[in-house]
Amino acid sequence: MPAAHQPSPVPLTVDRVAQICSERGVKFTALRRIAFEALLEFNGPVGAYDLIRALQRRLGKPVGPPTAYRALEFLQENGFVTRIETRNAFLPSTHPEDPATGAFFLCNHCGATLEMDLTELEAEFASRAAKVGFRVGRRVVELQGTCADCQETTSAAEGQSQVVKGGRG
Amino acid sequence: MPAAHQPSPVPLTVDRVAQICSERGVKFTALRRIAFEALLEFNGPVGAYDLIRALQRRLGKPVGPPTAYRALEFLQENGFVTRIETRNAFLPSTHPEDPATGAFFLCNHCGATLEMDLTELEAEFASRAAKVGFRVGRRVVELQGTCADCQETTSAAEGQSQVVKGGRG
DNA sequence: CAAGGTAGGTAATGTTATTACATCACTCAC
DNA sequence: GTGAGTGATGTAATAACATTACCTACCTTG
Repeated sequence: MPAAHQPSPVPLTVDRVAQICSERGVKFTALRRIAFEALLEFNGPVGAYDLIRALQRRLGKPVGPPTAYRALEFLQENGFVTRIETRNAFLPSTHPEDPATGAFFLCNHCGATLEMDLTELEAEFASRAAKVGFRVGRRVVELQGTCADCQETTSAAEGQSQVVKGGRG
Repeated sequence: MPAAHQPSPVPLTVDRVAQICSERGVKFTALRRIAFEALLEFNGPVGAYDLIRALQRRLGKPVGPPTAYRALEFLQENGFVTRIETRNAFLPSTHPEDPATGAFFLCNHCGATLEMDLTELEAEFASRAAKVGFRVGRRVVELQGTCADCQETTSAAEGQSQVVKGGRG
């Protein structure tokens, strides 16, 4: 599911990922590198099966789902890729240091993703969590709607309802 | 996928839903009512296929996925049910008036869901959205971690990583 | 080199969601 | 009251997403 992607901060490069892996003592294998490269070439969130097809093209041989999911798992664990829950898709990260800190605007029209920094909201989340004794790990914040470009283009009467018709949107 | 559910505010009743539907001029059909009742009886987020089985029991006949998904779509559109994205599951709502306003703490251990009010964060979201010209519709805020009960019970060394192992968690 | 561990290959299957089309039921104009 | 139109539901098939189980290859390290 390729889609327009409007990168917010600086994108992560393959070299930077290789460097971080080396620093962390984890293995940036050929497959993982190719998977990450493939993700970068899509401009936007990538479905697992789109990635599988991309890997097949690059490797010239069949690639099973577990192979792709394992690469994705590695990339997520290390903060190089973020899963976009409301799209069942994966997006290269911009800040491998603090993987749980991002939030996303997702355009229902063009598929654009726009990341924002959540650090200012952390305190609010933390205080609410503290009130109920909850210990927070992963944070998923995805705001769906209409991006600036699509508001100009369309009559813009859509994208505001809770359910966007078509399912998980 | 039944799971412990820790209700925050007052739960929505079938009668209240019926009343709201009548006010809105939408049809609370037998199927929709039964689906909502079934959702209420699970104590926590319900998978679509669990709902299908529940409907089959109640109706004494086969129920196909589209039937259940259509009922869920109606209930979501009207704010009676919220989809928990990171669980692929559905939860009866507590505030049909403002469906996009909730956020959830989700316990990775016992499956408990704890809703919190997001209104104080709205301003922050809105100001960020305004900066980039984004018009926000549905908001998905799901914070995963460990609830108070499970912190007491377990060694509590888990649930903090970005990827919870097992997939979409 | 053998033992143990990590990564990847493969087949099968499980789970979640949608498409396409048929049928049914209600309502409203006539 | 009848028939056209509309919205709701039934049904079969399939698409899309994800995991399990098991096996093989490789690499490290004693």
